[in-house]
Amino acid sequence: MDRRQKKTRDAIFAAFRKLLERKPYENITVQEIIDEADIGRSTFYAHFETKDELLRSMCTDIFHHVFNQALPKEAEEDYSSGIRNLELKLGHVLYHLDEHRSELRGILSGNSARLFMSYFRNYLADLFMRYTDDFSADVPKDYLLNHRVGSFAETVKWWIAEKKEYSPEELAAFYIKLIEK
Amino acid sequence: MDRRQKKTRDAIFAAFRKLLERKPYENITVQEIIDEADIGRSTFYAHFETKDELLRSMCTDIFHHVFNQALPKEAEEDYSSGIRNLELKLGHVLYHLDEHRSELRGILSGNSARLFMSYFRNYLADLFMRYTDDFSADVPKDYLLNHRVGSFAETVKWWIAEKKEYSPEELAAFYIKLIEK
DNA sequence: TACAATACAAAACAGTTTGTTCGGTATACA
DNA sequence: TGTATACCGAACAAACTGTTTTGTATTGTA
Repeated sequence: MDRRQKKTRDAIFAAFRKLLERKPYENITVQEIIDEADIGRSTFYAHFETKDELLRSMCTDIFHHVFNQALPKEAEEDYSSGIRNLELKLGHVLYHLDEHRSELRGILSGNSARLFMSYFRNYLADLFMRYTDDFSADVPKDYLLNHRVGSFAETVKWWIAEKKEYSPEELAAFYIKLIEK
Repeated sequence: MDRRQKKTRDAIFAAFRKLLERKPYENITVQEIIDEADIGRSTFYAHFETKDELLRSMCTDIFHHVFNQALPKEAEEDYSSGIRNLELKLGHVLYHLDEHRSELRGILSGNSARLFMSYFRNYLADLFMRYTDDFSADVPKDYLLNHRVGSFAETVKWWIAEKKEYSPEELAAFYIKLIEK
């Protein structure tokens, strides 16, 4: 990749992150990003078609980071003790999400949370599918999955917005306590 | 209220509802509402300062309807059997929400769900506070509340978006099953 | 019935923001 | 060194918002 490209791309991301610390996504204009990154207008649009695509890219980066670090390879997987294992994995995910706290505040406040959440829930759905072994017949499978994924995603949102700080392990434990019967 | 005012107000709401059946809130422009309602531009802005305020009004209407019909007066309240009573109330809420299905689809799809959800969760928080009697010390109270309210709100979103239709009672039962230990 | 208040229509307006285009300049890479 | 290409900056059209103004129609009331 051309050195110049990488430089401006980084500048855009940095500017975006900086702005996200101050205000929610939807209140940020492309022009502000351009000014903050100190690049030409046409340059921005050469890299990203829209502001949403920039957000998408940032989300992809974050998830790639979070879920690659947090989850073991398929091969070395241990499915044995379902829920206990799930708690562990969720802890890891939370641990890595915590590193993006400042950006996530801006992404998750305001109306724009949806894009992030929708990505996030896809990853989570995978995770929960693998570690859920108590599909009971009492409740439709897809509802159960939706409930767990949704409430965990909400848990994260609450955690990020919260001033009082719980550790990733604590939060995972809280969540599991409300899930297991 | 002036007969003319009521007429245009109704026209605006009707147009808004009609558009919401076809597309998500954020893709609807003020101009479209104006055209659909067949009123003058200035007339719209005489009634509502912004599109968001129109949405707010509609939400208020819906909630007033839903929670007034669905919930008994304070006086005749029966707090006795916590969770069983909660299930009943949630069933009622769902029953009345169902009557607004077509609008809710447009309100809950897309990025704009936040405004509705934030209102909704306020009402729900009240409800859950009253009927929750199993605050355990294992988990922070505000987290427990957030988890229950959040996951029920998500349940509703799922239910509204779903093609397969469950009855209000069924859905309430599903939800309670996942909540109670 | 006549009058005063006010709700409405229509059109023009300024202000934002977006996304595109284009000619010229600077930088990277081979 | 040279060629490709990434960048700059300015100008542009387009969409949408919210305001203002002027004139008309309708309402509730004296």
